[in-house]
Amino acid sequence: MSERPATLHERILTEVRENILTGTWPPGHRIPFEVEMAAAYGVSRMTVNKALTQLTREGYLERRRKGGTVVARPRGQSAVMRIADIGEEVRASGASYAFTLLRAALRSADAETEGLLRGLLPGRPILDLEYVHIADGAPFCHERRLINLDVVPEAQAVDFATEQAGAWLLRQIPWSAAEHVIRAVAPAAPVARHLGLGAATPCLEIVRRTVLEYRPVTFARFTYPGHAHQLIATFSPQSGG
Amino acid sequence: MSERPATLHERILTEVRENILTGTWPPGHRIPFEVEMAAAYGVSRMTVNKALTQLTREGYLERRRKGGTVVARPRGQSAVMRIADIGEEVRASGASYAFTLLRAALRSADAETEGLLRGLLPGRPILDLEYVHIADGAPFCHERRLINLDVVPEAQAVDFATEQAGAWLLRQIPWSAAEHVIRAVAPAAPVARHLGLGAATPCLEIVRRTVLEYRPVTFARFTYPGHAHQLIATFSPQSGG
DNA sequence: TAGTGGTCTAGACCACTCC
DNA sequence: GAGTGGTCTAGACCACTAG
Repeated sequence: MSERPATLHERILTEVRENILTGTWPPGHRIPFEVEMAAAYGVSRMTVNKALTQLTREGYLERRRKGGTVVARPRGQSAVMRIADIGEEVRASGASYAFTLLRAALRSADAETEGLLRGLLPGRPILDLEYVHIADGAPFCHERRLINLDVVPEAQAVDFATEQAGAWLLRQIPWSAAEHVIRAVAPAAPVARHLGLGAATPCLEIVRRTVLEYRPVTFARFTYPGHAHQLIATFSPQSGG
Repeated sequence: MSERPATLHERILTEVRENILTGTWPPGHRIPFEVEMAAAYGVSRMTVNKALTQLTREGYLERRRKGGTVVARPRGQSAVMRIADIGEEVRASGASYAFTLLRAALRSADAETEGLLRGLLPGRPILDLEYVHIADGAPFCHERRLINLDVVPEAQAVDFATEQAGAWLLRQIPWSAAEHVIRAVAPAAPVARHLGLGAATPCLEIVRRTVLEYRPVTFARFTYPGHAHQLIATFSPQSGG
């Protein structure tokens, strides 16, 4: 898929990361020791250490002396990322959490869903879900969710009325990359009704697209009443390539 | 200020980073060569290289063979960070850019401004500014800006009617850390008037607080008409400590 | 206590790029 | 051509921790 880099430690880094991203090495998995990998690749231990240290800094690995190196469980580090699991977010604020599945449909990709879940292949099967999230008994957030069954066929067998889609996906595809688009909108009429809002209430709309190795996994559009929610993001001087 | 780490390469890393953050080594400054630093610290070149490679990955440095290592010019890497310079953002979209200074006042910190610019010392001098940013002749964004003159006393001599505060600060304090809070709001009446909006128009409000070594530098609150603006943020599986 | 990762060295060769 | 960073090695010692 991705070409192999020229340098030894980058090649090791890439291969380990691919094993993590593809799920070959799931969270918790203990990977080979440095000396073993050094022997396997025919390099010095320093070279292996350089690759694994970098992956640790990036959050893929957790290392402990004597205990060895294990694949980390991804946590929603970035503040924006935290919306991955709304239940966790609500409970963290001290409120009770519940959700209601409004609608669930197995469909084929059409013009609308292809526009939302970009890169979808026409006619392929998708799951189309609609949720309301409830904090302390009051509507907290509306969610429209599409799931690409080509990438996650296991989703077809899940009962999303009892299992929240976001939490399930986080367990299933722990390491996918995500893009967020954040806007202020007036809610669409059905959404406003489900949230118990007037049509003029400012809402924060967060669209989250998740990609696994260039294939779209899921689309999620969250609509929050503006007065009930805010995003916080902290940045070091710079934080990315 | 911050305690010195135990390991050699972390100590080098910390000292170089401090030289950058404090402005001792401004953007473009050529720092000592690896062999020079190795001799100065009494360590091997590999140890210096480890520190400088890490700082390069974090974006603080740019390195070129034969050309040496220079302090990088911070670019608004993260999408949210990009709002640091609105003029650049507007022009990048192909529109013309202008701005109007609505108000400028030299004040002492009071209850309101201490709440906005958290960590401000009571009674200390601040600059209180208000802007409207204009894209293609139409109001694009409203900005309320506070500047802590204890940290940036030079700001007192600047004419912020011709020099936009955000751009000036970005040049002056290139490497400060920032926190963003993002909300959807109905605009306050004066803001709505300046933007030519109805009071019910959903707006995206972005509050940006900038900190330099635990001291608050500036507070900026940007209000965008929701239909005119969105934030985009991309996240690798994880992206921070 | 034994085994793992964390760190460091002294040297080496190479690739790139400025002069 | 000369000088810089990029990479790699073979070995070493240490700190931590699981058993």
